[in-house]
Amino acid sequence: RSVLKTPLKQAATSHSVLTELQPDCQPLTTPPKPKEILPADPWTPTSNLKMLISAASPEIRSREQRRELSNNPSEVLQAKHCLQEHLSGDEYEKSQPSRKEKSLGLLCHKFLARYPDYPSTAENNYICLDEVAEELNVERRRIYDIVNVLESLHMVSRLAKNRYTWHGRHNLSKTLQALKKVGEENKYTQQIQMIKKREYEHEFDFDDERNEEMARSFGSSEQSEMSFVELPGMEFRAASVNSRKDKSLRVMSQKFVMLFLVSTPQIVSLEVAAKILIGEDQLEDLDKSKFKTKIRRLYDIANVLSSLELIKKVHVTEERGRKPAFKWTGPEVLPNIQGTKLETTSTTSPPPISESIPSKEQCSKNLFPSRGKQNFTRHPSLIKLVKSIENDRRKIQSAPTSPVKISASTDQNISAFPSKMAQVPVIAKHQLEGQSKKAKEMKMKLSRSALDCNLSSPEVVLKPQPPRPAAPSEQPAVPQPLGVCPPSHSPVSPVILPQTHSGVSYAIYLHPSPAHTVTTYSPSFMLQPLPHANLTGIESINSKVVNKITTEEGDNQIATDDPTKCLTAKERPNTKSETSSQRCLKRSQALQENNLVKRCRSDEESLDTSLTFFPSGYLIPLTQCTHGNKAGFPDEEKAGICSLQHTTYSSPIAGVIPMTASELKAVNIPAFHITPLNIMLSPTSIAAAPVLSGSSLNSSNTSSAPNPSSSVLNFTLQHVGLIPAGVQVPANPVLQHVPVSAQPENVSHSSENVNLQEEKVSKNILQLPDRGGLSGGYSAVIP
DNA sequence: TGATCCCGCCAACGT
DNA sequence: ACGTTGGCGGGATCA
Repeated sequence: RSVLKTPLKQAATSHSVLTELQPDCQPLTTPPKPKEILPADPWTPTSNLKMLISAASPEIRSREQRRELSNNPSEVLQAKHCLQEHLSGDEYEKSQPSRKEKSLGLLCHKFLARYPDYPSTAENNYICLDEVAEELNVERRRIYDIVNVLESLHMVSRLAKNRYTWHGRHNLSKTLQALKKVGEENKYTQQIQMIKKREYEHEFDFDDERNEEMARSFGSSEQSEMSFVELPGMEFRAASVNSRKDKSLRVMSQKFVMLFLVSTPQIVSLEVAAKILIGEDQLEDLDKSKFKTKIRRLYDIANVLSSLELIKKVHVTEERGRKPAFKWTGPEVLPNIQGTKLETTSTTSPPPISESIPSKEQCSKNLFPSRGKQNFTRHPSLIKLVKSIENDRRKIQSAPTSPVKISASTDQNISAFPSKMAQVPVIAKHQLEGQSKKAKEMKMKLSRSALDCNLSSPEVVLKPQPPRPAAPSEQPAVPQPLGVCPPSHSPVSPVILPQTHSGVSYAIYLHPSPAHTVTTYSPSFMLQPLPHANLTGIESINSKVVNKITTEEGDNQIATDDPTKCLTAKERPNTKSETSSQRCLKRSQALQENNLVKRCRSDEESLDTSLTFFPSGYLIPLTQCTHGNKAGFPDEEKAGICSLQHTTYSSPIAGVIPMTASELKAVNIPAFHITPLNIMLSPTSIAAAPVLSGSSLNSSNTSSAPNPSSSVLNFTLQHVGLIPAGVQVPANPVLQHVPVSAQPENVSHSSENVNLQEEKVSKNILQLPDRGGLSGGYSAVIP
C-alpha cells in the first residue's frame, strides 16, 4: 500500500514503456501488472515516449506534447534505445517532468485508453483504483478526479470501495439528455444570459451590487439546487455506497455539461460557468477566492471532458480580452423521444405517480426549492439531510421501476430499451409530444456555423475534431446488450424529453456569422417576433462586445462572435436598421411559404446575427429519428431506430467522412459561403438542388451506403486513435434508416484524414456543420 | 503577467 | 484507528 500511495518516485524501467504502449488498447479487466513496482518514472525520457504514443489521440494536447517532444528528439531516441541501461539516468530526469506530462488531461487519456468506449457486457469491466493509480503512476487522488467526472457522466459507477464499474459511453447519450433536460429546467440558458448581460452592463462595478442582484435573481428564479443527476437504472447502488456527499466535482461536472447543452452556441466560458455554479450553491459571497477555486475545479473537469472529446478549449475574445472558454464537441443531444418513451415506459409500469414527476425526481432532486436567499451560512448538515431525504424518496419512487441494481445489467440496459419501447404504447408518447408544443411548430434556429469566419481562419478548422468516436462504436454495442439484459431491469431512461424541442425535420442552415446564434429562450417554438424587448437590448449590447473564439493552439480564430465582422460584407446593411427579430419575422414569413418555421433564438453571446440561413444541404439535415412529432415512422420502427438512439450522433459520421475536399469543392459550396444573403431552403428544395445533389453530397449524406466503407472508417478511427486498433466499427445499418444526418465535426475530422491540405475550401466547409452548429444548426422545419 | 492546474494537506467518511 | 474520498487552495508552470 505504501507503494500505492507513493507511486511517484521510481526508477523507470524500460519494459514499462512497452507495457504502456500496447496495453492501452486492452480492455480493462486486469491489466498487466507485470511491472510490479514502479515502472517508468515520469521524469525520464520514457515518459516522452509515452507521450508520443499517446499523441496518437487526436487532441490538441497531444499535438502540443508532440511539439515538445520534437524539441528534444534526440533525447527521446536515446531514451528509447538505451533506456534500460540507464534506468536511473539522472540526466534524463530533469528532462521533463514537465508539467504537462503530469497533466490531468494526459493522465485521463491514459486512463481512458485502458477501457473500451463500449465495453461488452461480457467482460467484467471493473476498475480498481489502486491498480490504476499504480499503473499510471499517479497518486490516487488524481484518479479520483478523473473518476469523479466520469461518474458524473455515468461512464463509470462505483461498485464498492476501491472499485468502479466501467460503462464506457453506453450511457452517455442518455446521460446527456438527462443533463440537458435538467439544465433546461434550471433555466440555465437564462442564467447564462443574465450573467452575460450583467457583465456587460456593469463591467466594472464589481461585487456587491452585482452579486446581490444575481443572488436575487437566482433566488427568485427559484434556482433550485439540484444534486447529482442519476440515470435510473444505475445509480442507486452507487448512492448507497457513496456517501451523500456527492457534492462538488461530480455535481459540478454535471452542471458544467448542462451549460453546454443548453447554451446555443455551445460555448461556455469558465467565468460564466463559475459564476453560475457558485450562484447556484450559495449566492452568498462571491468572494474572489471562491471564484478562483471554482475555476480551478472547472479546469480539472474541463480537462477530463476534453479527454473525452466532449469539449474543446477555445478562447472568446472580447473587448476586454481573451477569456478561456470551452466549446462542446460532444454529440448533439436531442431531446429525444426515446427518452420520453423510456421514461414513459418506466412510469407506466409502476403505478403512475405522476408521469413526469418520477422522472424528474430521478433526474434531479430539488432541494430548497425556492428559498429566496440562503443565509450565508450554509448548513451543510441540513443540506445533506435534505439531500439524503430526497434521495431516499427518489429511490423509493424509482424502486419499482428499477428494481435491480445489478451491475452488469446497467450498461446494457440501454440496449434493452428498444424492445421495451416497442412495447410501450405509442399513444402515450404521442400524447406527450402533442402536449409539448406541437401546436406551435415554428421554430427557427440559427446555426452558428461559422462559415465566414472559418474562411478567415482556416487553421482552426483543420483541427481535428475528433470524430465522434462514440458514435460509430456505439452502435455496435447496442446489439450486445440486448441479449444480456433482462428487460425488466432496464433502467429506463429518466430523461424526459422535454417537450421543449420537438422538431420534426431538420434543416441545417448556415449563417454567416459563425459564432452567433440568436436565441430566444422560448420553450415554445413559436416564432416570436420580437417579443423580447430584451432581445433587442441584448443584442445591442452584445454588438458592442465582440467575441472571437479562438482555438487554443493557434489563436486562430475560429469563429467570430462578432457578427459585425462576419456580416460586414454581407448582411451588414440590413442589420442595423432591422432588428434581428424583425428580420426573423420577415424571414419567417417568407419561410412559411415553404412551410418552414423557425424559431428565433437569441444567442447569448451575440446577437445580431442576422439570420442567414444557408442550407447546408451538403451537410445535411439530419433527421432525428425519434423526434418527430410528425415523424412518420411507425411506432415500431421508431422504436427500433430509437434503440439506436445513441445513434443520433453516430450516423452522421459515416456519411460525412467520406467527403473529400475536392468533392466539396465540386459541389459548389464556395458559392454558398460567400453568399451574403440568407438562403433558406426547404428540405425539399435542398434535395432538388443541384448542388446538393452533387455527387459528394449524395454519397456522403446518404449516409449509409456509399460512403466510405466501414473499413475505411475503421481505419480512420483507429488511426486517429479514436478506437483501439482491434476494434472495428461496423457499418451501421442503422444509418441507413436514418434519413439524413450530418455531423459536422466528423466532417472536419475526416477531411483531415482524408486529404489533407485542401483545406481552404474543405476547411470551411467542413466547419460549417460544426458541432456547435449542429445543435444550433439544425432548425426544425416543418414540411 | 495572467492562464493553467499540479500537488498534496487534511477533513469528512467509511469500516 | 486506519483507509478511502475528495475539498481546497498555495504556488509552480506555462504561454
